Amino acid sequence: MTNSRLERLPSWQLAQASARAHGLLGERLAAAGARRYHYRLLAALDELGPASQAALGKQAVLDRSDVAETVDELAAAGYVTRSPDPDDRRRNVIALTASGAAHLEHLDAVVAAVQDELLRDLSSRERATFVRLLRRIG
Amino acid sequence: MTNSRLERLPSWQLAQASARAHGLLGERLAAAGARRYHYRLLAALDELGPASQAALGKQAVLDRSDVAETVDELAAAGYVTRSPDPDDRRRNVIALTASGAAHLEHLDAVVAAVQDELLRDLSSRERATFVRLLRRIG
DNA sequence: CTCATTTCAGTTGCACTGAAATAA
DNA sequence: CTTATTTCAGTGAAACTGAAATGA
Repeated sequence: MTNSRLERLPSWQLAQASARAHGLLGERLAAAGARRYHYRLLAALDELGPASQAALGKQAVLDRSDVAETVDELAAAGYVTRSPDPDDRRRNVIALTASGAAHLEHLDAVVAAVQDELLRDLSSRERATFVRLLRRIG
Repeated sequence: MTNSRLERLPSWQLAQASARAHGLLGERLAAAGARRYHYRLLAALDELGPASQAALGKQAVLDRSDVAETVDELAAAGYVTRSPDPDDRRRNVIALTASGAAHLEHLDAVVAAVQDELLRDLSSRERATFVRLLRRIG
């Protein structure tokens, strides 16, 4: 039965499409040695430059706790450095390393490929329409 | 900065819209005394008639473990009955009670209202386009 | 023997909360 | 004093896994 109540609900279709995107992205990032939070934090760092964890959390839409843990992981991998901020000793300054910048460049390509795969059945016109409608819903 | 990498990704937009739908639906169902799984299982039951937990899980897209737990809850509330299947003693037969059918009718209205609220900014033409594109992605 | 069904305990990734420590 | 930042431990819902018990 492909015509259940569930499958006719826009909210269900939305959840299905989102789950597919989520799964695909997680898979491809994992194959590149990263988790979703890693990409979001590295991208935020690239956009802001060296920044406090609080600022990064805002930019990457990550909770303070998750920022702390993700920075731990990225620092252990040598992709970022964490040092005390001399101007405000409550803060850490997180900075991208050269290796982190290279890693991010790779992840950007992976993420772009996932978008293409996700939208592969839509024309570029349809893609634009879809994203426009999505924005008006979200 | 509203133009972060993240916010330009279709997969991110999709996740945001889906999260909004998810939150809205959960909220409204909770206000009606139900959880998402309750609605999905009751709707499946209405579509199949009395059925085994395995069949319900397939229809409602619920894991066997979650079906077992959800049936526990719905049976405790008097919305469904669980009885051994005389034709196959491995199975339980789950059936909707009158009270369960009334509850489902209410939840159907709640869920429909959520769809309307979710799509409130789109014309009916746009809604059709959106759902069609979603199907081609999911 | 195998396969299907149900139950139970446990796991995983994600998002978040509360409280403490530190310092502006 | 209050507020901001970071850290840590823990919570909660969602989705799933493995193993055992039962029986087709």
